[in-house]
Amino acid sequence: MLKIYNTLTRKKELFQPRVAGKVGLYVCGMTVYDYCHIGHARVMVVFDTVARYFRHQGYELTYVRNITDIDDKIIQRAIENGEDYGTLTERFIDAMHEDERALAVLPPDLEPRATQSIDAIIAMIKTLVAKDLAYVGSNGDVFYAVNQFKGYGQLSGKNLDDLQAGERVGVDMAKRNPMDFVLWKMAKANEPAWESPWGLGRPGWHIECSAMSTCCLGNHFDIHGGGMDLQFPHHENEIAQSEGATGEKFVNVWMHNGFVRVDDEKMSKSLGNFFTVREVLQRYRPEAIRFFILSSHYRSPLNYSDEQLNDAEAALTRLYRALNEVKSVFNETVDESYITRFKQAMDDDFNTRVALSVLFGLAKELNKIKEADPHKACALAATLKYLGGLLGILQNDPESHLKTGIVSQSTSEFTKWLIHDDEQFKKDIEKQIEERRNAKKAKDWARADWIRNSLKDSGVILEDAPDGTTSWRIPTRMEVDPYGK
RNA sequence: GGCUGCGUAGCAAAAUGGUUAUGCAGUGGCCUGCAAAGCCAUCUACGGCGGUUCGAUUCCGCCCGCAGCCUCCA
Repeated sequence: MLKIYNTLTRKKELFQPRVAGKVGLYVCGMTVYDYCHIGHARVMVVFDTVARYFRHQGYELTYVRNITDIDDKIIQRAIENGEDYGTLTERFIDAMHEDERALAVLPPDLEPRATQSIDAIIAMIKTLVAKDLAYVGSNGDVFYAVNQFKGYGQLSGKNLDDLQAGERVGVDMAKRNPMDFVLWKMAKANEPAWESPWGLGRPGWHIECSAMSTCCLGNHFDIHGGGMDLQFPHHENEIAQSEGATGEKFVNVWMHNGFVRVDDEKMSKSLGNFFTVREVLQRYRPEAIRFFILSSHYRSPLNYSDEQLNDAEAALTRLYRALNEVKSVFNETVDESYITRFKQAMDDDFNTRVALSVLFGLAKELNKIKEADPHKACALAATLKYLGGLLGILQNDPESHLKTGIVSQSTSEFTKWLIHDDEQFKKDIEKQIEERRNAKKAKDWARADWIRNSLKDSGVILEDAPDGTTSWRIPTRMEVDPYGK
């Protein structure tokens, strides 16, 4: 029985799809004028995990995540760069898809773009004007008349009197009420513009999502998600627009993920304290980023730091180590109790942290019986990999996970990936292992230890198995550089 | 000022009205030529003050501290 925390009611509720077996999910995506940062990555990973779980539970899911490809910041950035705004957005859409693939985020079913939804947007604004919920301001822009919509503030728990509009930002004299927001914006010279009944212009941000979501999922759908900061005014405005225009209930469940923080402050473009996904990927494997995001509850704040990423990598490596050298065969009988506990965790508002702890329980049992009971080990490994897959992790080859890593040369800033496929590198290590084996045979411990230490200095750790064989691995960052430089 | 939410051991992070979270780090042991990994054991907790209760980290109130929203933001 899946329970989801609904921002609208501020309670965990039993999830009941509108239509049995089907789920419509809409998530506010990126405004594409720059690279995705870790905060964006969190939205992608969180809702990807939600989507994977719905599918796994047998729901027929339609997952929609929009792209805002026209807005003030895009126009401004394009001007700064001296390029066409479309070229700019295409570039960052491609980059976003790249980041997404790196983080094992499966593409949404539909990815509508604002610029391709202009007709639907105009149609909705027309309806709102006809219903007197919108008006043309003195500057020609079309505004939503917030006073005309009864439940305004229901999602954010705000009321119009308390909002004290204009306190922080100069009131636009073209509006009737300071809280009114723009639906259609008149174009200035040389700005991208579309024909409309109100003249050449472009859509406001809020109306895009109302139009795109109802277009893709219908007037009334199951779940709408996005970052916490979109609760107000963005999602509040969406409710006003959609319910105002259609007269129907818009969304049953509102899901909001918490922020990524840096030094206890929200990571954001405006504060400039952001790390882009591609920046972090220079230093950490993508799976560590995904693990890091999943290691806290999606509604909690998540503090970004090297230490946290190091931790995530170490934890992930523990799981891969358990998996290593066990053939996981899927048709083995699996221990249902782990699967049950995993599902209980996920059913409780997608508690990925608890779900992960189930994986560690599995890993521990697996480590214990690896030698003694290979058959059961296979079953446990299969279970571990299967549950990891539901979270979008543990799908790599364990050996290549262990033999790949980032080695920091402490004397300089130099860091590099040591790729397991580097044949010369591998050969060299094997040669030294062979040499050490001979030294061990001759009980020349000094020589054997010297080889092991010298390899360690160059970032390779040797492990002797009980049967006399020696394997090697790249240490995690935690082992090399515990304080994260 | 208004409205949300949070405060758990060295770090991170869950659950829970009475019973082991979990990962990393620490300590002791097993294993090992010695290590590493693994296993076993173990030390560090529930911001403060009251209240409800047989019993509260968990419920309620107040206080303190922190974050977010009230402007664009995932």
